[in-house]
Amino acid sequence: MAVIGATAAGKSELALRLAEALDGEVISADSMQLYRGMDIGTGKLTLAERRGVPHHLLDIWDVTEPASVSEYQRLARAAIEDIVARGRTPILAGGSGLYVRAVIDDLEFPGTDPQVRARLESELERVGAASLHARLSVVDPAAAAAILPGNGRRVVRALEVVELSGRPFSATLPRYQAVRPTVQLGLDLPRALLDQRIEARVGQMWQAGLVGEVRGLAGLGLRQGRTASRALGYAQVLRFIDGEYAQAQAQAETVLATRRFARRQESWFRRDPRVRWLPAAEPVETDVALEAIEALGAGGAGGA
RNA sequence: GGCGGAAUGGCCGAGUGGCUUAGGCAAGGGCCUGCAAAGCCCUGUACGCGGGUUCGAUUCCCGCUUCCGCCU
Repeated sequence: MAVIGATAAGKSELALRLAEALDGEVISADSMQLYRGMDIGTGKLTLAERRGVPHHLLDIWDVTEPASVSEYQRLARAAIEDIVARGRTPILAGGSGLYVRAVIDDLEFPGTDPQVRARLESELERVGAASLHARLSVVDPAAAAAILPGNGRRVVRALEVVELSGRPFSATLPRYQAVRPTVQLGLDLPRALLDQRIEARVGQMWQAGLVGEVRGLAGLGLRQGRTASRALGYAQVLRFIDGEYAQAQAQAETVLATRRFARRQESWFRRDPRVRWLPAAEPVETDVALEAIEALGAGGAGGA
């Protein structure tokens, strides 16, 4: 089963309770909690807070490493195999939509090549997205039609895949086809409440020592990290450290960016018809979640 | 009390006698196959109130209200 939803909605806690009720273990589906040392700002549960429940896929990358869904997919699936083999229940929990789908759905990521990628990226820099998009429409019209001309990043990836594989890039996600039957529980909160929680959370993170954490990570190369340096909160604290932002501004920017992120998360998860949404203004009761799982499991998916 | 300035959509902010009546932020919606806490797209007729001038006023004139300066 999977526990999904926007940031600050209460996923970690529900996953923990389900794990306790079902003799389970948690696999994180959070692209930033994968980074070692990014703790406070990602809302990572401390060891004590995990209450003895094993958590997988936390702290596996250094902040200097770029993230990779493909690698995450491999590791997460391996962790699930392992958990199942030991007779326990895997519980996926996280808010990175693509990562969740990479685990539970039939997604295959065509390869990548650093040279090709670098070349295309420098080209993007020089000629702009529109021009690369025009080229894509020649070599792969279908992909070009599916990718908006302004989206340089996706255009580059499409060109890369075409060049490496000699085949068209499937620029649209496949239909929802689970590799392994999974019950997805979505935490549903009223917007206003979520916004409020996000704001409170950012304040708490600063109080808990986020600035110190970022300073430490900066010493380990956070600024050079392609993915990690852009994480919510971290990017803004770096600017605060550099004197570019006052504290109040850094916090306000973080709150804003996090709210925007939460909306994107909702829009991603909302369109997956398989998600069972649970009202989560109050923490979801464990038995409510278990009932939902049973109903869905018995109904169609055939068990988690 | 006098003089001057301002009043524009949730906020900031340009502008114009009629001809898509900026822009930014926020908000809402959407997209997404190897950086995804990223990247990208779409959506806004608002001109303080009352008169007047005019074929036509957010734009010009008069008064009122409020705000901001300065002066007594």
